Amino acid sequence: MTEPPTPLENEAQPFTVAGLRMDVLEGAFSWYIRAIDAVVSRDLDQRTAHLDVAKGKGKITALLLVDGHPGIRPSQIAEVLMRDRPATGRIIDHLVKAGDIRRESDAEDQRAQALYITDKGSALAQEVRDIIREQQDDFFDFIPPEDRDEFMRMLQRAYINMRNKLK
Amino acid sequence: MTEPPTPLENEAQPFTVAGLRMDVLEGAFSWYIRAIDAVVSRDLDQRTAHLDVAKGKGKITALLLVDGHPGIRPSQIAEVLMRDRPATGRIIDHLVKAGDIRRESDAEDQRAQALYITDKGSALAQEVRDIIREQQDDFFDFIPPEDRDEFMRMLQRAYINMRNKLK
DNA sequence: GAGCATTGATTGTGTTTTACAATTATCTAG
DNA sequence: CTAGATAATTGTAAAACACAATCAATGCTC
Repeated sequence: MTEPPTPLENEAQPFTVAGLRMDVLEGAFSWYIRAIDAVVSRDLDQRTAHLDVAKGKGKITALLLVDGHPGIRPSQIAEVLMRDRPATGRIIDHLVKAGDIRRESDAEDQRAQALYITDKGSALAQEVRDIIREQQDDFFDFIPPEDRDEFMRMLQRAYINMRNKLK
Repeated sequence: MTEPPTPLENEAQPFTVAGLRMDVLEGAFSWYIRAIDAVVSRDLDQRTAHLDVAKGKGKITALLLVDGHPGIRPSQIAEVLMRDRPATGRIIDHLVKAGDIRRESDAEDQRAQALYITDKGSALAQEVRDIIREQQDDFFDFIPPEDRDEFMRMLQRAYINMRNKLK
């Protein structure tokens, strides 16, 4: 009647983190989202450490938006990022200084800026796409291919519902 | 042949954010995780704004851990939080100053601290549990009850796999 | 039991993020 | 042509986060 060396299957095995029960957090979607976010973001920071888009959560999105939507305005980017305009403006500053995008004045509205990708930024965007795909492969390989669509749909629904709830 | 006023069902309707295509990010788990995290975290900050645990991602977890595990050490909390010890130490400072937990010296290891909840902290923990549950109800009501377990299992698996990948 | 690496925690520092207020310039409605 | 709304910037302050350095206690090894 000796104890087995490793725990058996999940036979009434409670969920623990580092051996500790997590109270209500065990059943809280938000807690997993936050924890996974921390890991993914840190990992992404490392993978992009040598690039202009390193650190923070807005630069990559801003760059790809400008690449995909020539003439886009900062305020549109701010809406996607769910940030205020000052925060978005500083992200754009950063990319402009790095030479990845450039500002022009919008022809139809003199107040607004129209943003365009540069050659350097275009190359960077391609690098970023590869990194995103690499991370996806490395981190989510544990999801069987047939379950990926399901997980993705759930995340998309969660995202859409939350955006709607905001305003 | 007039345009319909509202978009029809999702008949080949591509995924957009604020009307903009999102490039590779549309298929990136990490992007949804990050975006959802931003919404959930901001919302949680608002709900807890009047409490000692407001702002930041570590205080709630730390408080509940101390409540559920009397005598727990800061380093154990740090491992759950995936933060370094300085960061964890400051979170504990904050809760100690607010009178929610107290430090004692661990009997078995004079270097280590043993943390205990106070009456004030215990009441706070109960408030926090209610808030977590409220947020869960408000934000994830769009998931049909029969799908919740599935989503939760996926998130848990993602979390466990990522933790394992870290070390 | 003396030395030495390890572990637990704190302090200090610098970089970023993030939000809020105030300002300037442009556009649009009445 | 004036009032109010919109686009963006600048300034500022609070907070998060990571890294290095330090100090103390433990435990292992010879």
